[in-house]
Amino acid sequence: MAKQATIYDVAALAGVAPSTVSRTFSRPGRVNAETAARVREVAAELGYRTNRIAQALTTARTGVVALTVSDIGNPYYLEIIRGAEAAASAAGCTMLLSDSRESARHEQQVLERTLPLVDGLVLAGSRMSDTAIRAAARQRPVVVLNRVVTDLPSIAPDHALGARSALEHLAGLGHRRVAYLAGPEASWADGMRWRSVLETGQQLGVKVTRLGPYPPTVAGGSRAAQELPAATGAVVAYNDQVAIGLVRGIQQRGGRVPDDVSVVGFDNIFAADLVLPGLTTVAAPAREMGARAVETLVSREGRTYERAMVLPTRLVVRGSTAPPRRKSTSPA
Amino acid sequence: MAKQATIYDVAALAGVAPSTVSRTFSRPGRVNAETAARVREVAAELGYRTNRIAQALTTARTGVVALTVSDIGNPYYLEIIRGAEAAASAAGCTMLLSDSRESARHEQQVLERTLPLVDGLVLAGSRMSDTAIRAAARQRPVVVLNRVVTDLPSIAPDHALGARSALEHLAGLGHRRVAYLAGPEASWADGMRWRSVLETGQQLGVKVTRLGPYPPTVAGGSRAAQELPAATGAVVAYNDQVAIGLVRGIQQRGGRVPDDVSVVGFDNIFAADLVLPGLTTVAAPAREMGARAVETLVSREGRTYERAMVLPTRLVVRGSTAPPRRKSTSPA
DNA sequence: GTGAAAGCGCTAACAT
DNA sequence: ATGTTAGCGCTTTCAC
Repeated sequence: MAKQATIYDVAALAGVAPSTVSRTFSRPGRVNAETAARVREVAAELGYRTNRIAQALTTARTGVVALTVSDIGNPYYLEIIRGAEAAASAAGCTMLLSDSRESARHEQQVLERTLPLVDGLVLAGSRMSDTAIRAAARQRPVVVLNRVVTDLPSIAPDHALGARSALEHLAGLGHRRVAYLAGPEASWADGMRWRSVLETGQQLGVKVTRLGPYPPTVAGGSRAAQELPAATGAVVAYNDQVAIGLVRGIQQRGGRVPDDVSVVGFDNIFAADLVLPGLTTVAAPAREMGARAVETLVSREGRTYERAMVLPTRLVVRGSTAPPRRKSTSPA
Repeated sequence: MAKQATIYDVAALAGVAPSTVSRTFSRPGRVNAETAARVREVAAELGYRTNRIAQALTTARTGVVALTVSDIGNPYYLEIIRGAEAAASAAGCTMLLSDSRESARHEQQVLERTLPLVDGLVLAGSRMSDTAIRAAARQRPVVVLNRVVTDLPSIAPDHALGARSALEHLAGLGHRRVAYLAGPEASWADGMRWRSVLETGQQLGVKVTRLGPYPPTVAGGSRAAQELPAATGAVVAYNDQVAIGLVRGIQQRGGRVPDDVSVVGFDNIFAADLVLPGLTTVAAPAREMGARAVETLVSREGRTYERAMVLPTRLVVRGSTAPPRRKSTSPA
């Protein structure tokens, strides 16, 4: 790591003042074309690269934005990450991605480490309390993803509508009893989904029960399969991983999906279209959400902001849902 | 965001010199216990937090290490990321994760953005040339993962041995012709695997052919299924995603795995145990590799380093491999 | 053990 | 358009 050239080195060799070198790079246009050309030439010769740290110290901007996800192993975040990355890159920022491992405590730690280094923060699927989130927002601009926090820029799919569409779909198929497999208690999305399932159930005359909570993973879904009451004919799972685990669990003990039980998940992860049967699921515009979040972040120079941005969801119907089997009839 | 307190504020209120405040935090022990206590108290009162940027400017250390992966959607990296994160966290560092999207060009761009901000770099599955990697290593300490670059600290599974074990397994089952489904041309691992498959094939009297390259994804594997010669009875795929896509493709056009064709993958991703049949695959100690990489990075204060660290792989046999079907015999 | 003072490399008034 | 001059907040000799 050879000693890096500084603006002073370039200035000396180019016969100009350091500030001119600085302007050449940080404020082109504010400097004569010829001078700039010479400076750039000398800079190239010396291999000069502006020291981002020093720059950050004076401008109080690092050009880094952080994205925190609740579990980097959750494929749902994949498209969010990609969208966010693209937006960050387009804005000339570097994205710092971190994993809060489904733990408020760990999330807090991560924030403590990253906050001082970044210009802003996107919290996707935060497991912290609103209070803790607001505290973070007092230190750096924060955009909340997948959740709505009053008075903070929030972007979320319409969890309630999504859950409603899932239940309507099942009711439309003729199901009159539906189980909801709950996800992490700290998940805001889980709360929204469950409440909406419950309400919609009442409206449609569908009896709804809540099981869990289960870890938001395939393993969690498998466990749910063990505990599923025998009579259950339809299930709405917290997310696709749980749904996939459930289907597997049911199949392993000899049950059939959708013949014996219909299953719908949330998120429309890639694997939902890979499993057999394909998983009926509530899709959200993840990539767009990721992009919008960082756009909101970088464009937001400390101003007030519009109300929460709630994005539409879409029910993707695949093979995991079907009309209930008539109780008294044996299979074909 | 409210103006942060500085060491000067703390110093003034505590009645000591700024340098003492600095020492209290960066060099405890070099300051009297009582003084330190008072300083800490005042600091807490003022909500003082050391400015990492300013600190970085003087010490030339940011406390951030970068991990670049070739595709963040590749589950293989999941455990690498987790291992690396744990190690970074243990070393008191923040990890900056970035995705090079299977493109040398994009990887280069990412490096340009991140290099100036980090103390070191782990390149996992780099798609750049050795030359480009060495150039990066001249700017910051670099550890190469999943690949061996001469004269650079490298950590990689024994790709060659892994490929050999896969082929031996198939040969042991009685296969005499094996197809290798190639991955990205820029993948060092792909080169190692193919060469080893080829060599082992010659030694064992197994006829080996190479197909592809295919994108290292499930979709890539599906495509491979279309193009697979009818006679193929055994396949070694570049990685598990390709293998899974292949199996699906075969199944969709009515073929059976392992009855008609045996398939083995690489990496032992989570899904390998989820698909039906379970995927036989070559597993590597991914998490450990991730951890070792950042440990090597942070412990390496500019010193020379030992030779490439090559880690053992392990063949995990599941349901996707079986003896070849006797040509003339019809299925049971 | 503690203080004074000189930078780290850059940006940003202000002056010319 | 360019040069001069202060800092940004911290660490680090060097004295005391």
